[in-house]
Amino acid sequence: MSEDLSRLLADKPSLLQRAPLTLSLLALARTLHGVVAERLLTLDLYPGQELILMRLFDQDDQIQTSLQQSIGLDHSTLSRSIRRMQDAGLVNRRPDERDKRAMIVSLTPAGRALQPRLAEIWEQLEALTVATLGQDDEDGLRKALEALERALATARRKNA
Amino acid sequence: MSEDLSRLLADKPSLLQRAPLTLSLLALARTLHGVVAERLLTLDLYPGQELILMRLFDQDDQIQTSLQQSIGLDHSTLSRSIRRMQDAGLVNRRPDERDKRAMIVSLTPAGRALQPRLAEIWEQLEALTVATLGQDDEDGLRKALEALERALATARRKNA
DNA sequence: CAGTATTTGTTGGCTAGCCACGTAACTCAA
DNA sequence: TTGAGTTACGTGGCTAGCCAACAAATACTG
Repeated sequence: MSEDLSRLLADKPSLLQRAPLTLSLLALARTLHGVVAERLLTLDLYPGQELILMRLFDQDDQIQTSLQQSIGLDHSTLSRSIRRMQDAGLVNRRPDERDKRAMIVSLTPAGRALQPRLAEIWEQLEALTVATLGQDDEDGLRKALEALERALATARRKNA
Repeated sequence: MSEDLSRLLADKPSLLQRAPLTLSLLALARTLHGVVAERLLTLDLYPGQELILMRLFDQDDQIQTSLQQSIGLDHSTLSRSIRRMQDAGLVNRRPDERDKRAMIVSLTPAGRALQPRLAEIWEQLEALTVATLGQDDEDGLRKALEALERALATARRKNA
């Protein structure tokens, strides 16, 4: 083994060398998260809040549980995030008349005003992705990612 | 009122559908993070700590800044994580004799004992990924992910 | 050699996200 | 109707991760 090669390999932990795809995915996930966070910060948003907003853009006046099920985060996470968004003036909350346990979340004008700016960020990210991969690979990659996501989701709570 | 909302929705279709690749990536990242976290918890580890351990498996007695640069997280994040791992008995810290600012991090026997179990988890994840995608797509997907990661990393701190 | 700049690390404060626990309200069956 | 079970939501407590501010030690420069 040449000097250069051993130095290159020494740059990566051996365990990570055995899982190149997992490594790439984790690195990509972290970088993507960073880029998204950076862009959202220009709107005074934090990662995760954009998902709530986009669900409300599609359908306003939703109950927290409805948002929780469509987004998939823990209900306690949503509870706190929505409260912070309320403090920031992006959404309102009012108790449901018919089901007094539930809280109906609705957009304020300030919250709705973020829609075009969020759309712009979202489209920039997608355009960057497509430009990087080329239009041919785009659909295939999306399907591969979705298949992998399903497989991983199935693997949760199984196998110790 | 509902008239305005209807028109808005008609003019601007769901943001969720305008960035399918970005959404797929975010969903995959979240699910993968969940699976990794679940597996690591069986070793009483939290996500991120496994990266520190794997770097130390390859080269013990590293300074925190060295770990920080190879992993890429914020130095304050590393400082706290390493302290928790020290509390858990996985690593030791001692001041560097030559540079009294620096702290040398080293594995304890308990920390080193996690190596085979971490390797098993890592290989299971990679095997699941490969099995899902089929061996044909594996290399192509890895290259696509790496290209995308580089493009996103380049895009950071650019474009407002 | 003295003063400045850089590096190393810690802590405070904010966010997300999870689990566990608790409470109020709703549902349904006996 | 009554009581058990379920559902919706909130809070406490823990983690990761970031930025900002700080202290201490080292490095550099005039």
